[in-house]
Amino acid sequence: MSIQTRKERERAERERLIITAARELAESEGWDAVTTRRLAAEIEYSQPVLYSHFKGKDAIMAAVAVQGCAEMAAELRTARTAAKGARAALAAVGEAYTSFGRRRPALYDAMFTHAVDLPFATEEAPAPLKEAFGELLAAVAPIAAEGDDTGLLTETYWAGLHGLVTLMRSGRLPEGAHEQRLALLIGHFTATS
Amino acid sequence: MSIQTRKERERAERERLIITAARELAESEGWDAVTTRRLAAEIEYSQPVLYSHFKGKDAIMAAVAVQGCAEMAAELRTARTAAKGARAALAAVGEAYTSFGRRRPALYDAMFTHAVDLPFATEEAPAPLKEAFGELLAAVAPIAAEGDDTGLLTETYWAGLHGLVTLMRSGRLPEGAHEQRLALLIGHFTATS
DNA sequence: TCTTGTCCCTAGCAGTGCTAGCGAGGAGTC
DNA sequence: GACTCCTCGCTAGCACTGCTAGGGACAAGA
Repeated sequence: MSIQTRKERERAERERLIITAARELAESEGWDAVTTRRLAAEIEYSQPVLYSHFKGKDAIMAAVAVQGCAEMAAELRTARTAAKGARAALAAVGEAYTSFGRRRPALYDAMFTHAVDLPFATEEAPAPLKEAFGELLAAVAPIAAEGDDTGLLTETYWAGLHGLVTLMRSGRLPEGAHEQRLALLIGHFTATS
Repeated sequence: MSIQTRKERERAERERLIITAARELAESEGWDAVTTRRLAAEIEYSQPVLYSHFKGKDAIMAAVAVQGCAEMAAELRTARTAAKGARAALAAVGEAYTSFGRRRPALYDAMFTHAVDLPFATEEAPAPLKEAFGELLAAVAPIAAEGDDTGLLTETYWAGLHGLVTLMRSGRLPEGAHEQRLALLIGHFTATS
């Protein structure tokens, strides 16, 4: 019994190790550098071990993405609760969101551009995903107009932020004017339509 | 002299063939199916021939992207000029943009999500890119408020549309409510802040 | 002590993008 | 028309990818 639990504990520990290694490698050298061989070397096990923990590379990325969502949720919450007033909160969350996307591109990609086999807009989405969206929702809800569907409004705001981050990060929008674009987006969302 | 021009003509023809094959393959089976081997077989030449025309696979994708931009520009123009009034034009362009992204996912990805070395926000961007952006600009400019930077406003609107398309296409936003989200986005952009 | 079973590693598969170097055949020269 | 040269596309192969089959060591239980 005790041996069994020790083994399970060690196994869980190793799984955490894999996720951490994948994440650090991705953050320092990009996802292209995260190969199964490299990852295996990093955790000091052979490649097949990875597949005893995860279905494949995508599943590892998904696990990293979930971690990333938890962190983003925390950052969004901090920004939101520190702000005074509904408009300020919306702006702070927008700022925090885009800042996260720029500071942690690898994490952001895993969360919102790459991995796909995570259930997103459904009931059985992982808790951290719902948390992060919940933070956005909590910031958007107060500025919603009468009769607005706050869920849809949040999704739309999210899309705006996501578009800014991805287009900028891929070099399609110049970085310099980011603050102004963000201000425009927020301004139009706090205006009553 | 004549021989030379014939050769150049044939070469240009073959280059067009490559781009077309890449595009059709991508549109029917996705970019993952577009391998250099597959592409070479499609044009009935060997792989190295591809590299005498393009620097690499990315360059082929970039060429497809430029084609896609030209088509999108045309569709946006049609939508914009057919609409009566500034608000209607903005809505029509937004509709046309997202519709394009959903109807031609492979083309859209080449243009706006895949990392390409195309110069985007600079003077020497390929003409079709500037055309497509120009169409957005022409739709946004009439609804800009006093003192707004229409360029930045257009970029922000573009980001909103892009976010909607990508998040929806990757399964992160449910498809069903797309029209409502689009309406929300447009509504907030046509409102004076 | 011997058997059983778990777990991990070595080796390999079928692909990928890309490139070196050869050989055929057309172009230019006498 | 014959000869040289040189262009051009091919075959073959490199270094890499994600992933998997199979054996072999080591620990657990009888």
